[in-house]
Amino acid sequence: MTGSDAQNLARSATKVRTLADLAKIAGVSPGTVSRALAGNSLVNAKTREKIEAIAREHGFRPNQMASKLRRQKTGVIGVAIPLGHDVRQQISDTFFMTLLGHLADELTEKGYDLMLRRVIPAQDEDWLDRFIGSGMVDGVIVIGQSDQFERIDDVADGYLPMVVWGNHQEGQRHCVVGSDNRLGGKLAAERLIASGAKRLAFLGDTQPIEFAARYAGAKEVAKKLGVSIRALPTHLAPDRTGEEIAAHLGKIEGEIDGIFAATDTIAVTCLKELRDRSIAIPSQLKVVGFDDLPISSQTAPPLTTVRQDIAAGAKGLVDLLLRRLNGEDTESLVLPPHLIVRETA
Amino acid sequence: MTGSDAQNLARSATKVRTLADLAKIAGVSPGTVSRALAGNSLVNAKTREKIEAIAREHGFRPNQMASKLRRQKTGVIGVAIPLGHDVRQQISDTFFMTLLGHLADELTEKGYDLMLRRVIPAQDEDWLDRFIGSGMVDGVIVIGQSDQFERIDDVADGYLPMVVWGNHQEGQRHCVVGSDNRLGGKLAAERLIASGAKRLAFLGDTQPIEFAARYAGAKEVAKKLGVSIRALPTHLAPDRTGEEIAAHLGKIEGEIDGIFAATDTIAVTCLKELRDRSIAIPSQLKVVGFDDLPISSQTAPPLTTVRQDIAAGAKGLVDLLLRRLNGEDTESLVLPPHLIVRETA
DNA sequence: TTTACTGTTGCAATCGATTGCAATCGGACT
DNA sequence: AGTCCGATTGCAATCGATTGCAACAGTAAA
Repeated sequence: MTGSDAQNLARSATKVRTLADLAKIAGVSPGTVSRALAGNSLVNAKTREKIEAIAREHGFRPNQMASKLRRQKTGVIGVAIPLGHDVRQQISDTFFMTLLGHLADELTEKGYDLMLRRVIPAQDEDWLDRFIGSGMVDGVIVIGQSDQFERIDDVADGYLPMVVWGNHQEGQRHCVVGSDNRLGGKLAAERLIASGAKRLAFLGDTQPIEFAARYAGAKEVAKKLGVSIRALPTHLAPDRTGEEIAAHLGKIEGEIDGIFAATDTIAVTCLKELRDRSIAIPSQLKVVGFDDLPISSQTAPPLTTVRQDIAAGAKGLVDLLLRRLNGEDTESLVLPPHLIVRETA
Repeated sequence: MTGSDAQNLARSATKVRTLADLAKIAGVSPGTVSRALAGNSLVNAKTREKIEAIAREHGFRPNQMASKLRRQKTGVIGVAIPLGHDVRQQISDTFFMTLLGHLADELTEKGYDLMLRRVIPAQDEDWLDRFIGSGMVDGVIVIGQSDQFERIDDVADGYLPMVVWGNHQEGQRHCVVGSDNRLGGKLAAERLIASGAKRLAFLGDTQPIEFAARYAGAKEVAKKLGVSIRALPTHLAPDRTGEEIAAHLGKIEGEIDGIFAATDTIAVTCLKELRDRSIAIPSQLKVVGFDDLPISSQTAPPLTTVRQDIAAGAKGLVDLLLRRLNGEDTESLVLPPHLIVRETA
């Protein structure tokens, strides 16, 4: 590889770091180099080729920071994950992480980079303003409203390019993409009741508004159909969930015959606890989850659950954000959840 | 809230966007404002307070891009996830996503931001150089070597601040943090054999070097103990894994009595397929996984597996990277995996 | 030969914060 | 009163790419 060696030598000999360096070698002005590399301007084809060749040879890449400063845009979208209720929640929450993966795909495809920031609002009042005002991002996607609904709503008034994954409330001011949690809750309760359950329980934290909406939907159906329902507070921190569920089950065993879990993660843990207690599913107790994670089809027995379309959600978030970056004031997007019937209810 | 209103009015009336704007209001020079806000310089206490007050009142934040340009550092660490073998692999790979979560925590704690980029090397030869040369990041963490070992190794020669999650090879040039996959493979095989298995199979793709090392470790033990072992190629794409495993099982049912799955994700799917075929675990067939994901303790039966310490891995990655940012040429870090005995072997 | 025009290129200002160096001021000391 | 010192502050260059405008060359038309 003599050619390659020579090239490497040349590369290290004359270090080309700036447009100006390259311009000197090419015998043109920095401006011309800039235009040539940008490709879109009116540069002579031959000049452009020559400049491109030199750039390639020296492995030159224009400094992004200078470029971004000058052009007043970063090409970066900030993705914030506020950890409000359970600090350790989302670390292992497959749902959020999968959403993040899809977001990364969508943004990459549209030519944006993704800056990830996990924030703990309790320790940092100012997280959203800081993120937005940092000048590092052109727009922001917030994954999960957590307990920050008010703050997000306030910021939304003065900052257009922000889209939030979460629940849609009547009269809210920020643009949100998310499933119809209330409807999902209804679907779950309907299924449980249709399977014969008469004393329901909701397993999960009812503080976050997404979960509150799921519970509310289930309650509405239960009420209409004359069935009881109660909430059993359960956290999402992976090391606590198991014990909490066990405690609940110990206390109320026999008092309920249908469980609506706030997420599949909780449902899966619940299934295991029930298995350990040799409670037959679904004959003795019915279970419905929420999310339809990949694991959910592989539990024993396979989990009946309410599916959220994560890919569509990510696409929606990015799509709306890009439109907002163009100045459009978009409406929220509410996605319909779907009941996936398997064997637990 | 009249005070607040007045403040808002003032805020919108005189828009303070730059140091210079603020300097004019404060009646000092931009340089002084810069120093005052940076906090670390020799600015008169009273001046500083006044400047800080004005900044707070107007919600002023210095432009990061300008700052980064001038200081020649970004405070951003790039995290790249190359998708080499299965493009859709990591989207749902809990392990990588959890690692990412921990990385975000660690980096945040150290005052760095995290820029996430998912790359498909097959479509983008130049991904690593582009990321590094973009001028957007001070350093890079690569999650998974995928099939990019050579490329990463090449880049490592000329670029210090890079750390990679993956497998450590004899004589490699890039700094890596990862589990001792070979040892993990040994532990798994030993356990299977100790449980009575005599005809082993490795379930997974043997191309990625992490998996190859796991398989190699298992093979070594099998050979030493006079036990057979074969590889059953299985992809990680969630929608294909199931079928592939089913096909394998259909073909070789009865010919094997011990399965070492390359990851817990595969093991969980495998468990389900075995359940569907009413194969008794562990009496008829023993299974050992790799990773010890949260789900793994909740399968039926609970999965015996080899644990990787994700949190320690993330800490190691960040720690080594920061030292490299200080110019130190660090050694690789190999973490010992641990066998977690549950009920599948 | 002059005028007009088109296609390229160079010049220089600009984005906004940082920082080395020089200037200034008040006070202390001789 | 004159000199010196330390604490602050201002000045101006700098980071590197972008871009409006002017300048230029070359060609075609008059």
